[in-house]
Amino acid sequence: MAQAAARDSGPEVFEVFTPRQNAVLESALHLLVEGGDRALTTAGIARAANCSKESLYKWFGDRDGVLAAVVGYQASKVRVLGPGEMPGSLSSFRDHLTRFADDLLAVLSGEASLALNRLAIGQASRADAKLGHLVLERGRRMIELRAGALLETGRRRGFLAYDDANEAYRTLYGLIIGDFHVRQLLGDELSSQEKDFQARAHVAIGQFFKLYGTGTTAHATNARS
Amino acid sequence: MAQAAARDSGPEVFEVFTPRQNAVLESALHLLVEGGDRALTTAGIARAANCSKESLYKWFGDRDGVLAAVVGYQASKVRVLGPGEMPGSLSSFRDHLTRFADDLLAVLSGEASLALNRLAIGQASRADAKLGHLVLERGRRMIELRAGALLETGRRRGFLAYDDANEAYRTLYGLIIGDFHVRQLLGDELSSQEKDFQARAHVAIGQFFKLYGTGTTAHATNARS
DNA sequence: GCCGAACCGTACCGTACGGTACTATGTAAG
DNA sequence: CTTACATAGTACCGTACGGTACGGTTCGGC
Repeated sequence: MAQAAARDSGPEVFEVFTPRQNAVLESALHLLVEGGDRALTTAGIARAANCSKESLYKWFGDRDGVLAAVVGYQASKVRVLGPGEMPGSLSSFRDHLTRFADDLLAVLSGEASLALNRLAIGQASRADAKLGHLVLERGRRMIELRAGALLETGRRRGFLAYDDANEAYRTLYGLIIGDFHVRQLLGDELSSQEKDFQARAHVAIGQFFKLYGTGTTAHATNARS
Repeated sequence: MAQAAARDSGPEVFEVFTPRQNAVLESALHLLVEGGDRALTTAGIARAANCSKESLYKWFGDRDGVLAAVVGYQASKVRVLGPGEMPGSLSSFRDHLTRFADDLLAVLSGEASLALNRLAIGQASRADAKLGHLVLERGRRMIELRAGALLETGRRRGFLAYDDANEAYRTLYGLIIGDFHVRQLLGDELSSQEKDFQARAHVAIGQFFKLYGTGTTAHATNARS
């Protein structure tokens, strides 16, 4: 997102909000999570946050500005978890990937994530999907970055083999998520078995290695449950 | 999945509408596709369809009834493409699977499908997601049925090996769709390369066979364009 | 102590939309 | 011709919401 400035006309400086404004956004997010977009009225936000509507309009411009700010606020809470210690051994690399898968499942299944995605998708039909692109930039892009760095490390270490990084990422994502995301967005409840993200992450990474792993020191088990 | 009838309590009769009502629903769908849920007002539908609001309420109960009817109407347009001739050879089976993948990509990328999914997802936060469950039942379930039948055929013929049919389906879906669906729901535009559904279907099915195929008569390359 | 800025709470306005009522028109049965 | 019914078109109502205006209060600077 740092390079958004290159594409957008304006300077696209990331506005950072005052603590008070963050508190307001937090309660707005709460409202959204438990009430859906219908609950996210300007009066409702003001009431829930003990602030005046006038302040809302002063800070965020209009209702859409508030929605965009909520998206930005939630995204800012998710630390992107920098490169950190890059794994050196194959099993360590596998663990990293599995942990990534587990994290991804947990994040996308979170109430806040679901609520914001529902909001953005619901508005994506009109108004050129400003919120949708914001979510894509602030959410998906971050995931893609982390996954991309992981995959590239794996390839340089000789654990993975692929030509098209995008395709490899796409495959990884598909194996991990499947139709979970859309089903949850549509309101489907996951079965208790499906809620075992670790098991699912393990299976998905096993499949991914079967597709893109170099055979080196096969790390035997696959723990197919 | 074939036992849906056994699980539902009610008779679950699919209401079929009169031609006039279908015409109204068609124009409502048009309205939705090009204007989003905001354009789908009762007055708007009545105007677009040259009918009275009173008739709308008489036929569909209330606005939510109209929305549900639109979902049902669109679903009724998609023929589920019965078992047909089940493939006997491996290459024919592969073709069937690839065609399924291609169809799935095309259907989910369709304007009507996207608009309805956006509508259902946008409402999924409140009201117990009635529309969302409707979409899942009428849309996803149909896909699952077709895929399940295909997979089972493949397993009986000895082309595939899997224990958990659900997991196999999930994997197949994930390999085909990846994050395409959510991205499009959020308003992202596909690159021209990404719009080559046949190529994508081909890759996905190749990957699927690498994971679940029995090695039999490896069918080496797959030069079917 | 005084001033101005920020802000809360509330009242207010215009509009848009869901839902209902009423009239007019066409149509098929008797 | 008359009656009953279905439906188009329009007018109407209540409400909810986005957005604005204003009075009252707190607080930091001087």
